Amino acid sequence: MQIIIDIEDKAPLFAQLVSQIKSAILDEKVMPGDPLPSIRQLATDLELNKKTVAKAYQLLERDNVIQTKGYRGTFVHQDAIANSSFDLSVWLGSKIDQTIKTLRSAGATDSEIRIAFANAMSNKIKNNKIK
Amino acid sequence: MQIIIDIEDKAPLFAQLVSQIKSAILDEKVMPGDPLPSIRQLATDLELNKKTVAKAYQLLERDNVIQTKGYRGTFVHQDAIANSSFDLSVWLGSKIDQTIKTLRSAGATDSEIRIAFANAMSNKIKNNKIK
DNA sequence: AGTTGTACCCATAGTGCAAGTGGTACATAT
DNA sequence: ATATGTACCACTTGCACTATGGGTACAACT
Repeated sequence: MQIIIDIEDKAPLFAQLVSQIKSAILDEKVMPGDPLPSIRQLATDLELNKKTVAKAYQLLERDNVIQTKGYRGTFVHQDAIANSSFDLSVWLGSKIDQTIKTLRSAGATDSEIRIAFANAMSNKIKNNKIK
Repeated sequence: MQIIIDIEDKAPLFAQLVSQIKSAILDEKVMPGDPLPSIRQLATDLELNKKTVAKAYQLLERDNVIQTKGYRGTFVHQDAIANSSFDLSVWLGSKIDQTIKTLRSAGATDSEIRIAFANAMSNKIKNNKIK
């Protein structure tokens, strides 16, 4: 698996990592069950901070593209191929687009929408407290 | 109509103006059809920038609380009393809260939601272009 | 001439957040 | 000992947005 990171790229480093690993899986350059380099290893090889690599790995694991097994290392998930073609951000985008469109046609200013959004996001403390 | 602006207040100046004018209407200190001071006049009296006052007036007009008639001045809207008690931002808040909650339970990170939101907001150019 | 709302220009201060870097530390295993 | 993923802490850089200000200008009307 060949991974190339472009620091000049406008895309965040962790995002480049995510998409390249997904690509490698879709191109069958790595197969489900295959081991992936450790976070520290990859960070050293690509000259990245290990937290940047860890962030990419966490996103990939959340999407069931990879599977971390603690001290035993990280492996390509069994359903990696299917899950690599699904992009949560696309779904997110359309969902949000739809909501924004509704609010705007209700007469809301972009500025107002932004403020209401910021409020909603910081209210997570209140919502989580219910648990 | 007595308007007092508190620069020390954490609330934005234009927001203070909006709520105070609404209050004056709800308290029937000004009646529908009554003229309001001009933007420049009010800005001078309250020692505010005329753009700040204009912003407040624009919001009030959008909500049908006041009515601007160009060179003829600004007046209290006929339905001002009813419209003064409706706050769009509350409606906005619940609408957005609902959407955020959905996205979060779909597994989206707050960070991802923010980015998707920022994208959706800046895509307005594309959407308006369709017109 | 003077006034109305409005629409531009540019500028400032403050806030909030993303992204990345650095270091240290931990439990769990080989 | 050495390696794994993970979890903290603090920090810098850069960007985007809000709120506010100062100025100039316009068409339409009195």
